[in-house]
Amino acid sequence: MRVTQLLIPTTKETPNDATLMSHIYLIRGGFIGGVGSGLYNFLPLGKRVLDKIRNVVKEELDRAGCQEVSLGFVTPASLWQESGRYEKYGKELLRFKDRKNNDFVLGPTHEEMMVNLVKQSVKSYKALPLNLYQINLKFRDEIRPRFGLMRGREFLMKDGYSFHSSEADMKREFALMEETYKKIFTRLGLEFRVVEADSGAIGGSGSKEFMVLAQSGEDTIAVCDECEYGANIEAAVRAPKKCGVAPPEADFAKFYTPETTTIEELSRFFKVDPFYLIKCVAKKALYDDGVSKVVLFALRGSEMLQEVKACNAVDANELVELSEEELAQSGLIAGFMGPIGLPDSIKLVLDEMLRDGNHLICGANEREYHQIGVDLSGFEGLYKDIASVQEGDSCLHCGGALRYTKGIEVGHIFQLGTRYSEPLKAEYLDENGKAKPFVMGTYGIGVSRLLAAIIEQHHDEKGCIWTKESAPFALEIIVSNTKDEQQSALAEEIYTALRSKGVEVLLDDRSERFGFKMKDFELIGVPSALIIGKNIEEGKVELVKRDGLVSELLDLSNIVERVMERL
RNA sequence: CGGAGUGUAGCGCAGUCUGGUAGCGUACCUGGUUUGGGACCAGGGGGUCGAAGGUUCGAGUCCUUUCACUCCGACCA
Repeated sequence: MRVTQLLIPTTKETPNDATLMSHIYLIRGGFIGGVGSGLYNFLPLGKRVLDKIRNVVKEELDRAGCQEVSLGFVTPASLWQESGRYEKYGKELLRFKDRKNNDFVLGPTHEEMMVNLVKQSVKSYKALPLNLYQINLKFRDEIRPRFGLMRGREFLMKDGYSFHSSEADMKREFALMEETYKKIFTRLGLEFRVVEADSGAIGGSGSKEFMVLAQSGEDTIAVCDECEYGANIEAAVRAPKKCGVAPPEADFAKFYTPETTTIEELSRFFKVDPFYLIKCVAKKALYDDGVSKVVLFALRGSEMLQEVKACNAVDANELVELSEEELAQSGLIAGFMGPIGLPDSIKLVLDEMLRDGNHLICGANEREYHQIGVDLSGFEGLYKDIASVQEGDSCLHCGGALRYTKGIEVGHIFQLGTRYSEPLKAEYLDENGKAKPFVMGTYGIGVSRLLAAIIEQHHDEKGCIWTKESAPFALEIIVSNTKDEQQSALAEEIYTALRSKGVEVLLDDRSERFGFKMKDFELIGVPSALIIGKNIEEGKVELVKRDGLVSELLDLSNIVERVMERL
């Protein structure tokens, strides 16, 4: 393609709202253009990259025996009501009505649609297993869209669904998908890590995320340096924790503690390690049909509440902050809350670390008072892991130290089981003619997010550096001075020859100055540039690698072969 | 959802306090010079000033309403 014929609106100016490098370069390089909050147009260059990524995804999936389909974008709400997710999914689900006043949703993911499709066409165990996928637009009405393609509202996603007649076969496919995903991300030139994850609104168990390692990542992951363990902070576990400091021995008693409302103040007041304090966090748990419940989460003062774990512990759709009034109404006193003597209306969840804990101090549920010498041995209650893994905690598997790192979630695979097939009554007949629900798995890849992820990992201060399999073109030919007929003619000749060999070449034939064209090349990030300019006098042209900007002079004899060897 | 802010040419902004001809940079078009690191000269096109209503002889500017977008927070008890 010729630059003079392509729409590549590059700019020097950085968009005002862009903070991430991927966002800045994708817009400045003319790959994408913003249309609204979290909405982007893909321009020719962006579309080419998207297609490249899409092809890698498709090739590897097809090789693994998956089949591509394309499902309707607009989904009847009835399917979502049947699965129970119409309520559960929350505000991110865009709901609307058609002219006949029927309810619809814009699919944020397509479990319901795919189950419905398979339910209609698969009746026998003989047709199983089956792995169907699509690469299509999704819409999620994000709370706060930002970071360009990283967290848009409309995005391109590959979503796959597998159907099996047994748990074991589903697990086999799950492992196959893990391997397939690794191949995909490796081909795209990404440095990534597979981590254990929370299943969130999709449901199911045993899910894994594929994290592209980048400082700008929105997810925090805990990784072990000694072994392979890695997990999203929302799902990370650790070895049991002990405290090196001796516990404060005291008899059970109420103690006057004026103006000590924080763990820090309390620790100072009693000169006690926060490990022996009970931190209480009150939240409002939201359920279907507008039902809500006040929940008190209790954990050791040294720990932090992990909200996703907490949300799962009470099986809620969402946890929200309590307002001052709600807190007062529920009978709780900020700063002096404790698990003992709670009003009946409040649900209590205790962290596993508190089980049979002794020599503890907690709020007395009375202003200015704390309980000391609290002994929870045999204390009945709901114990769950609701604490966040912290840096320096020990790995459950090998005892090594865990540390945090940041990642961009580009893939997520789930073992669903019968989470959708049962409520949607998607069944097949087994060998004995008995109806059974499909055992399912589901697998996603954020295709448009991958564009951003690649740039986050591969850029410099001048622009994008696309990896081999994601680059919009393999080579850019830059004519230094288009008015120079010798240069232009040679460029045309090499351009045509390379194209006939199937090389994807971009020819910058604009009558701009040399510097201008170089800046655009550096911004756009095509892996190599062939510069046809002054060196032509000595029978040479210059090949520049975008990564590192190292250049090499090439002799004009057999130039096509020489260039192809170096791509 | 809470807090803060911004809407004026494709993009980035000034003008608003103190009402009186719609501006600047960049990008774009035409002509010319220039051609190995975002060049220069001359000329030119482009605006429902986010929207609606109000005050006024007169509103980008003042008042009311509304919409959109952006930033920060949502780990404290």
